Amino acid sequence: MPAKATQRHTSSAVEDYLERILELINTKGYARVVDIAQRLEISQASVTNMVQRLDAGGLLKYEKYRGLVLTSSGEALARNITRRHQLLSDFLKLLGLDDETIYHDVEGMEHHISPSTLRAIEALTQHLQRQPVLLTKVRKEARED
Amino acid sequence: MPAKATQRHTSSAVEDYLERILELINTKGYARVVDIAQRLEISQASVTNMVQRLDAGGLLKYEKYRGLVLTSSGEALARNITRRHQLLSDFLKLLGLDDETIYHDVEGMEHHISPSTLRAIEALTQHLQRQPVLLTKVRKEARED
DNA sequence: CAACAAAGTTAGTCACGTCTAACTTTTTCT
DNA sequence: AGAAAAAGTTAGACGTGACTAACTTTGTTG
Repeated sequence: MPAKATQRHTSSAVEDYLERILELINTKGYARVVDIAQRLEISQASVTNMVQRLDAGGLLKYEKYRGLVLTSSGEALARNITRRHQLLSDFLKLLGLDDETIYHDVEGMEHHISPSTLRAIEALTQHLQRQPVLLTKVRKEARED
Repeated sequence: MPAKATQRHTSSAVEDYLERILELINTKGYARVVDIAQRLEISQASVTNMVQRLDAGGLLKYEKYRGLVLTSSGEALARNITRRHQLLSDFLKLLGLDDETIYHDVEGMEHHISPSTLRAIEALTQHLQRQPVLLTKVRKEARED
């Protein structure tokens, strides 16, 4: 029996956790509570708490004191979230915004972008990259306004 | 003494309330608790509760059983929020997204867009309106992907 | 003008996601 | 191996913003 394609209603907080966990796994090979807490700038206690809820929700497997692993559905979700984050960052970067603003705005809005909007922004980004003149104007105007 | 330019840390919920309140005032001339509740799809009790907090925060003047009025800072804030909402909607509309998606996404992300990002999107929207060929391609690709 | 309806309010509860303080388990270091 | 440090957990609390149920005030209408 293949993994069921569970339609989830994940909160922004849950998405943030998954995003960081996947990032840690990709860079360090594993995700410890301390590290997750440090990246999200919240307490370890809060992380333990959420990790237990993510386990209950089937997004990861958690063993007390021993660590955690994403389930296949958790990982799939985390990858989508990460991709969405990347596409949005690329788009804002193209518009000439500074890294801090990009990080802040993407962090806030990424949880609210539907697949079709994301597709449109992706396509737009592609085309804009071939429009250096237009981009120059946009960046200039955005700076001056 | 002129009104102080108070730098606020308004939550998404507060922004949603202000947006609806201004909309009601603009269309009906006043904002009643029932109407706010109906537009936001929440209970009247919740609205009463929030209205009292907005009063305490100086964003509106509220008199029990009698109604409410935005203060000048509340109105200024509400106008900014409304403008931001409008600009984001226009941008997504330009990309060919359907009204329901636009409403949903803007409702979610509007609270997280910084002024500089908004300026960039505004400038971009202006220029894209002169690029029908590019827009046609983007819309098509977003549909197909 | 009395009664009924509509609008508004209060009180109490809840879920979410955070926190600190205290405690337990695991790891590291000598 | 034993002590100290680091990591992890639990318990209890809090703010935000929603809810329902019960109540009060205001408005309407015969």
